[in-house]
Amino acid sequence: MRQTTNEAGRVIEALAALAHEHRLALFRLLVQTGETGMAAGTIAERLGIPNSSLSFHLAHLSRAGLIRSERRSRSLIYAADYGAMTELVGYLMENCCGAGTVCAPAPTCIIEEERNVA
Amino acid sequence: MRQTTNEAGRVIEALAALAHEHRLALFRLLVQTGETGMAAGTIAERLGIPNSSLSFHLAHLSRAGLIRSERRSRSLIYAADYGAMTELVGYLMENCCGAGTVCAPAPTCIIEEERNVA
DNA sequence: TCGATATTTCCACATTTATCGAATTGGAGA
DNA sequence: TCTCCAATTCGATAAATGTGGAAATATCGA
Repeated sequence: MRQTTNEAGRVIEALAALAHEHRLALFRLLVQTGETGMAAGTIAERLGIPNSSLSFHLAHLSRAGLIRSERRSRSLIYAADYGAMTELVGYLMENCCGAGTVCAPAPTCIIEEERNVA
Repeated sequence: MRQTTNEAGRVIEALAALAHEHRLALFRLLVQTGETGMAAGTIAERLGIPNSSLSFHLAHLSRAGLIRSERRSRSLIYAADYGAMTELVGYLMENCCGAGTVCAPAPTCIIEEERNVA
């Protein structure tokens, strides 16, 4: 059962969001940072881009569903959404090789917490 | 040992190439078609877009290294480059979850021919 | 060589996207 | 409430991207 909102459309949003120098670096930084996440200010410092520019890119990735944010006091902490990343990859590889079947399993990124909980 | 040409740059090219309605549909069509590939004219018909537009998008995906073409008589046959797709996915998921290690293997799309040969 | 077919290139135009300083919003502590 | 601080929104400008008809290029069969 598919979502009402066009899946291809959501995938395109995600790809477009990632197809940019700063946003790709930003997303990978968050992917590698893990669940702890990172404050917007810290990210701006790390990537060396002005706050207003970073904010634009954070909003872009958020809109695409690739990252989530949570307020911690005066800071906004951003973290990668691993589920969205997995979905994206799965969509690209769906039914590949012309066999009518998935010839390689869509990869998942299982974080420590989830491993322990499950 | 990394390539001389910036890996992030190549990944951005690939993502930008995929981040478009027609090109994503086109790439998936080729991914699902397999090694046999498909002629440009057939693709244009399938996707219902003008030849000149399709040609533009084919060139875009080619430049990004996501598809390859081969001339067969008067037709140009296009096919997905599964290796490029695998690389792209691997880059996105590299060192995810903050553990400093790959927490899920980068998926590969192994085609029939290669399976038999190897 | 001539015509038919397959595809690409050219071109002009419209649309979208990125940049970043300045102004603004929202939360925290005195 | 006043002031600081973190982050976002605004706004004007510059740059990149998508579109598709018309013209050009390449291959084949007669």
